[in-house]
Amino acid sequence: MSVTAPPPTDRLLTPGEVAALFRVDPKTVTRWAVAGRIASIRTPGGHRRFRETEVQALLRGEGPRD
Amino acid sequence: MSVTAPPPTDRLLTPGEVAALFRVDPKTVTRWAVAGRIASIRTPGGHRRFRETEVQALLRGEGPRD
DNA sequence: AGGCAGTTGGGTAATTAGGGCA
DNA sequence: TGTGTCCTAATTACCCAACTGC
Repeated sequence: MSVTAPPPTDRLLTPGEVAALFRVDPKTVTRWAVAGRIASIRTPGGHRRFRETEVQALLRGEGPRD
Repeated sequence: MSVTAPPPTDRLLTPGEVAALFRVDPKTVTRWAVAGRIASIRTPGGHRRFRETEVQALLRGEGPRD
């Protein structure tokens, strides 16, 4: 148990942010969300947001294999 | 703004980009990645991305070993 | 109050992945 | 051993118009 919860980078990134990190098109990031390959949070307006932790894991090659 | 300022030193290149730099087929670049001769990052879709720094080093003839 | 950048959606073309062969 | 080319399937990139976020 530890109350020293380190500030997890739970920042929410926009499709453009994630796209820049993966060197892909923002539209492609949206496809990943639709395909369920990455968790996505929808704003009341319908826009998607992604958790930086999730993106970091994906960049590390870590991910729900299959 | 705040676009997570992606350092130009860690930009990712597509197989086609790397292939053009080496004047080889993208297929050959893929083989290098499979052979572990160059670090590769996989997109959730399965495509590969290469670090520009890694490519630059290779272009300099700086091989891991001879 | 309006404005701009970014995102959404669908559709089509280009690129990439993988295996096998020369 | 290494690279190029063949194939099919999957993924990605760019086109448009309209909406959201700040």
